[in-house]
Amino acid sequence: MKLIAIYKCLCDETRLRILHLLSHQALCVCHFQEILSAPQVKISKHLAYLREHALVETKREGTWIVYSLPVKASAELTANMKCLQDCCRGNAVFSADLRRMNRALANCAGPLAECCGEQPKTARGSKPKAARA
Amino acid sequence: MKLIAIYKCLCDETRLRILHLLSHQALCVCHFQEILSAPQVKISKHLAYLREHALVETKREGTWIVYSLPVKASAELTANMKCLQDCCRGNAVFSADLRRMNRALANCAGPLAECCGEQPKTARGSKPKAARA
DNA sequence: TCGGTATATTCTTCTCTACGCATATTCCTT
DNA sequence: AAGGAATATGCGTAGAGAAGAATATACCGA
Repeated sequence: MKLIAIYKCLCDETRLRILHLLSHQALCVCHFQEILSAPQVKISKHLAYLREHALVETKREGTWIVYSLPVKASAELTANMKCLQDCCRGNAVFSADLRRMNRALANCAGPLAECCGEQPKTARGSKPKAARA
Repeated sequence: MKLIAIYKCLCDETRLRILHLLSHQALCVCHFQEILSAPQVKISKHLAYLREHALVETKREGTWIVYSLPVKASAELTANMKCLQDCCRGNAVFSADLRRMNRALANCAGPLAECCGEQPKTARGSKPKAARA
């Protein structure tokens, strides 16, 4: 039952926040660590859980690994991500996450690092210098 | 975080099917047992879990206890129940549950027992003989 | 008051999950 | 080739959750 896998992934706060972020923007692991202020192991393990349940896809970009929702997401996942966004609108925790995300992406595009060379759907800094295959 | 409680309740198959049924119709415990073909303990424990997480309300009707979604459901719960209904439409398991529910309610209104004296939103048998306070 | 029906709770066992520490892997740069 | 950065994995522990058996509780009717 696909639905149960989806709900299992959504029922932990860390994963819920990760999925909420991913419903807005593909991100790499270091961003999750920064946005959620969580240790690397914790983030990595929850991302593994999401991978095992096929709720996310990965793309290697040099040293970084960019996580995103599946390109061909099931109808159930799409519906639930939409529902999640609706539920999160106006919520303090999730709004703060989005703010931190935008800040992180802005910094990321700066002189220090540029991992998530995707085209973000939200505000973005400048100078996406390089995008290795 | 209210959302997490909701997802925790949804991430088990038994509870998922119970909540899906409740999104259509208030039901008493014996109906869940019959529709899901599950032993009494199992149903009762999962209902207790739903109660503890405030996803359901109960009303005593004589010997029976009728379960329903909260009258004043949170926006999150309402949204997720809507989403669940959308996701379940056309699914074999959930559709069969609904069919069994209607059959159970029809029998229930018959000469044998009449526990769920609510006004069902779906098809219904006849003769809702009594509704004790 | 007693028996019966509907439902809940307790206890035990087992599995799954979360977390942190330490370590491994992969890739890049020099 | 070597070091460093980003990310993943293995191990151990502790707690949550699921299931069934047995038992308890609450209500009803006679």
